[in-house]
Amino acid sequence: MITLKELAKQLEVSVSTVSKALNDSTEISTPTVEKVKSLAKKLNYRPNKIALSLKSNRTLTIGVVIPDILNRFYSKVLDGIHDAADKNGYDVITVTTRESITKEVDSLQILSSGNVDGVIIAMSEETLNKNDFSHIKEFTMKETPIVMFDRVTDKINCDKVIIDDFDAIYNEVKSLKQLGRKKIGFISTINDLNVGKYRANGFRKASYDFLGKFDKNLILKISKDLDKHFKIQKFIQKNNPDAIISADILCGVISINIARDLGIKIPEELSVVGFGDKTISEYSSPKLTTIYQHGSEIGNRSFELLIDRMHSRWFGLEKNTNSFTTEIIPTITLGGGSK
Amino acid sequence: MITLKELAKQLEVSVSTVSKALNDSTEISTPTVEKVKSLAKKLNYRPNKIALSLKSNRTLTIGVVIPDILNRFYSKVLDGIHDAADKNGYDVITVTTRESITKEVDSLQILSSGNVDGVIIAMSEETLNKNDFSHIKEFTMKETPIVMFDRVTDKINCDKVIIDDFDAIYNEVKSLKQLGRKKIGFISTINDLNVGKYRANGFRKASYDFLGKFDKNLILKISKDLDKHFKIQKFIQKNNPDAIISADILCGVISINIARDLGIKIPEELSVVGFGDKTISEYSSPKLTTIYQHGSEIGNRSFELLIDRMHSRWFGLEKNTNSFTTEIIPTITLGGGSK
DNA sequence: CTGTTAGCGCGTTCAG
DNA sequence: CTGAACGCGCTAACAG
Repeated sequence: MITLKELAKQLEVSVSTVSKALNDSTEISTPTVEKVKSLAKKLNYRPNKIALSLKSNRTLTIGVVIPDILNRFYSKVLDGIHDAADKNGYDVITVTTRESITKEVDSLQILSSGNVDGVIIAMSEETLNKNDFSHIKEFTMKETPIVMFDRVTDKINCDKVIIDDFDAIYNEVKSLKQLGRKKIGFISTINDLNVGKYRANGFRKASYDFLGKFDKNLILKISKDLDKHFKIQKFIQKNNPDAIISADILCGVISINIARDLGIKIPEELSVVGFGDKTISEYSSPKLTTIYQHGSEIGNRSFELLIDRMHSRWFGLEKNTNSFTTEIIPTITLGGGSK
Repeated sequence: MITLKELAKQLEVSVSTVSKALNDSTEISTPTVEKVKSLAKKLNYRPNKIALSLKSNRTLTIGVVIPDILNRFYSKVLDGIHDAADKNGYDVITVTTRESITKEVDSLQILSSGNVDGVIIAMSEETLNKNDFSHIKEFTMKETPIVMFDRVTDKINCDKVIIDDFDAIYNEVKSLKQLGRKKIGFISTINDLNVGKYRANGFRKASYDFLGKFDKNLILKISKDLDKHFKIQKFIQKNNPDAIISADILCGVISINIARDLGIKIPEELSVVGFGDKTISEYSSPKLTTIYQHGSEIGNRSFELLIDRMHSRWFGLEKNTNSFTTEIIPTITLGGGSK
C-alpha cells in the first residue's frame, strides 16, 4: 500500500506538502503540485479509506440487514440499494439473518462498531413473531441512523419504506370483480408475518365491499413445509373458484399448472394472479399475471431516506430528529395472460 | 460512540490501562480489570473497528465483485461466501458490475483503497469478450489477494474456483443415452462466454462418443432478447428430439411447457434437463430435472482459498506465492420428473 | 501493577 | 510557499 509518507520520501518533501498538493491546496506551488500528482498517478496512489474514516468519523459505507439474500424480493431491494449507494459513492456491507433473531442481534452488533454510517434493515421473521425489538431500539439510541423496510413495526421510531399490501390486494379483487369474477380464492403462505395479515385483511375487506360477502373457506393457508401441490389441487377442486390470488409467486405458478392438468382453461375459466416478480412469471404458460412489488424502488427510497439522515447529522441541518417518514411504495399489476 | 478515552476518564485511569484490562492482559490487577469491564459493559462499549483496522492493517472485511446480484447463480455463491465469511468473523462488501468492464474497473479501484483484506470476483461478460484483463492483473500486483470463480481466465495467475461445465454436460448426454435417447438437442443462451463454450464442446464431444455423430442442427443458440418461446417451439417441431438439455433453467422450463402444449408426453416421449437451481425447478410440471451447480459450495471454497492467502500473508507461512490452485466443483443431477 | 509515548495514514491547524 | 505538530481510537513497547 502506497502512502503519503512514501510519496513524500521519494519526492523529498514533507508529508503535509504532498497531502495539500493532492487536494489542490492553493498553498502549494504549481510545479510542486504537478510533480506530486504525477508521481501519485504513476505509483497509483489511493488515499487509505480507513485512515480517512478514522479522521472524519464517516466511513462512506452503509450496512444492510436482510433475512435472506436468496429471496427474490430482498435481492431486488438489495440491488436497488446498491444502485443508489453506488451513485452516491457509498459501499454496502450486507449481512443476512436467515430469519433468526440471534443472528439479527449479532448483525447489529457488527454494524455498531463504527464501520458503517447507517443501516437499512428488514427484520427477521423470528423477531416479528417474538415481538422483541429491544436490539433495534437499542440501536436507534446510538448515533447511526436506521431505515426499516418491508418487515416493519410501529414500536420503533425511524424512517420506513413499505409496500401497500392492503391496497394491492383490495384493488386486485376489485379489478377481478370488474372482469366478472364472482368466486375469488386467496392462497397465503406467510401467515405469521404482518405482510401476510395485511394481505388477508385486504382480501376480506374487498370481499365484503365488492362481492357482498366473505367466505373464509376461500382462503387457503399453506405452511412452507407441506405439499403445496396437493393442497392447492384439493382447494381448487373443492371450491371451484373462477379466480385465484396467490400471496406468493410459486403458488401462483403451481395453480396454473394444476388447473391445466385439471382441464381448466386459463384465463377463460380461471384467472390467476400472484404477488411477485416479472422475471419469474415467465415460468408458467400462460405467464402468470403478477402484482409487482417495486423491489428496486424500495431499495432506492430506503437509501435516499438514509442518506438524508446521515447528511443532516453531519451537516447539521438536523432534519427534525423526532419526526420520521413512512413511505408507501405502490404495487403495479403486470399482465401475463393468466388473468 | 463510546471510546477507551471516555472509559478512562470516568474511571480516572489511563487509556492504556483500560485497553489492557479489556484485553485480559496479565499486567492489570483483577479488581481493576473487573471495574473496567463492568463499566464497559454498562456503557455498551464496542472497540472501534476502523481504528483497529488502521493499527493492524487488517480490516476483517472482504470484497466481492459479481456481474449481477439478481442472477440466481451468483446470489447463491454470494450466500455461500457470506456463510463462510460470517463463520470466520469477516464482513462482506459486495459490488456489482452489471456486466460492464468500466464498472468492474471502478469496483476494483474502490476495493484498492485499503478497505478490504481480499477480493473474490467473477468477471463481467464485457471483460471476457474484450479479453482485457489489465485491471485485474494490476490488482494482483498489489498485496491484496484475489480469488476468481466461474468467469475465469488463464491470463491471470491466482486461485480459482470453477464448475465442471464440460464434464457436466458430457456425462448428461451419456446418461440420456443409457435411458435410450438417441436424438438429443442442446439449447444454449450464453454464447459469448467461456462457460457456454465449454458446455457446447462437452455436448459435441459426447455426441460423437455416445451417439456416433454430431448434428449441429441439434444445437439451438438463443440470444437473450429474442422470443425464446417461439424459437424453442420451432426447434422442437423441426427436429423432433427425444431429449433436450438446456444451458439455462428458463429455457428448460419453457421447453416443458411447449412440449405439453404440443401434446408431447414428458418424460415418456421427451426428456428435459436444464442447468440450474433446485428451487426454480419447481416452476414446471413435471418438475425440471436439473444439473445443479453447487453455488453455495463455490462460495465457500472461494472464501476458504482467500482466507488461506490472507493468513499466509499475515502469519508468514507464505503459501508458495507463485503456485495457485484451480478448484473444480462438480455438478450433480437432481431428478425432477422430466427425465 | 500502572502510566507515558509512539505510531498506524490522513488532513488540518499553526509556525516558519 | 513549505514543514512540524496534533489528533481520530487503538495497541504495544517502554518506563516507572
